[in-house]
Amino acid sequence: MGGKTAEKRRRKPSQARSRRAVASIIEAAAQVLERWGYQGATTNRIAERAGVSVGTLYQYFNNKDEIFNALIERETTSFLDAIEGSISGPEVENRTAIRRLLEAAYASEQLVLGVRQVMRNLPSQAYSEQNMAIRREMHSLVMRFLELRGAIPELDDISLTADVFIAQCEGMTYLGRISRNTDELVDILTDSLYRYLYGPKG
Amino acid sequence: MGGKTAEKRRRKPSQARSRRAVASIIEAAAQVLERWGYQGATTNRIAERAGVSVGTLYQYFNNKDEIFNALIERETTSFLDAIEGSISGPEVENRTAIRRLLEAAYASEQLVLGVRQVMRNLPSQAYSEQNMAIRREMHSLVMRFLELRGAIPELDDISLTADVFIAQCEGMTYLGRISRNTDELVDILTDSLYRYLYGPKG
DNA sequence: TTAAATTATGAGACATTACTCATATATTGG
DNA sequence: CCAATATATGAGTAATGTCTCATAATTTAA
Repeated sequence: MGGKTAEKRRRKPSQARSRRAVASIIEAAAQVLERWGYQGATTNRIAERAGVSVGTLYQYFNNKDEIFNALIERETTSFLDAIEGSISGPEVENRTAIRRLLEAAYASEQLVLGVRQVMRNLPSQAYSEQNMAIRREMHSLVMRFLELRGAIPELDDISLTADVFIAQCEGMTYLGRISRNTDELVDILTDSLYRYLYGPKG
Repeated sequence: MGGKTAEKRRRKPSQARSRRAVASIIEAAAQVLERWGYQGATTNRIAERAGVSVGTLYQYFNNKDEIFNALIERETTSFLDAIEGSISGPEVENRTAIRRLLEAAYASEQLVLGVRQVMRNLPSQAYSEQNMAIRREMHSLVMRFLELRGAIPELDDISLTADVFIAQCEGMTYLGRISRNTDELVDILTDSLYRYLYGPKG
């Protein structure tokens, strides 16, 4: 994920202390964002929450958006790792594999919700790039899953099938945001997807 | 949708001229939002785009958020109308009805995308209320649809079924945002939903 | 121990923005 | 035509937010 964002003349943390500072700034950004929304996520507030001064903050980030970019990077990585893990797990039957993938997608999406929101508020250029990168990665992961698990022949367009699969995950995320038993939702979508992938006889 | 937002001491447009002004301010808000994002949607910019002065703007709105509330009201109404229309349309078979509902949901969701974004940036209280109102309305509309069209008996929890249905719409909206043939997507989801609602023998 | 390098600080310069108000213009009703 | 009423204006104000910089504290390495 090539961060083209021209990181200009900023100090690069070399001591442990400063590396800790950077990490806590990013974490603070996440928390402040969660609590105050994008509007209320001011640099002063983030610095305060991180337990450092604004000066320190600007020693490692050129501007506010760069902090959020770092946060996005962090969350994106953890999101894709979770998906990856659920796919390349131990050998289980197809239905269980689908379930795991859904669970991973759901849990991670929940985490990333706030971040997605930030992305939408970023300069559109950066948003598009980051978002597309995530989508491409997710798409190729799901495609690999489908190839490994060979669905019914009628679904010859694996790429499209992957899109549908991802859409279902998104839909579930939406459902999760309203008050429902998560397990129930996962059950239902697992069924729905299983039938979609392996036919009605499943 | 009872606008509890205390509209304080603002002039109420009585002449045609001022009613036009108010309308063009709301429209300008939508456009500026689309072009500049929430950050860039300043009152000055909105006023300029609307072809009025900031003073005029503040003659009819107490603050920035009230403009966006008005915009949300406008878009919400048009969204729900579209759904409503697709449900209470002429008598057609179930599959076609599903398709129409999906198409309406998709088209309208596309329209509302920008507005949804605004809502997320509003003070959380207002956001939750507005958003929940939309969801309740949408939910009850879909439930009515399901009751009318009697799905398979196994799906005894109509409320939950409605949730799943809506989730699928959301998923499709997501898909629509990436480059795909919309018709193809609607086809696929119509199939998927039809099978879900009326069983594999469909 | 100490000089050099790195890191931390926070008051305040500078820019931006929501919103006001005194004044000017337009419309209406008689 | 003339009040009276409604509407429009936009420079200016106050509040807030981003980011800097001179200075202080800490760490490193010899």
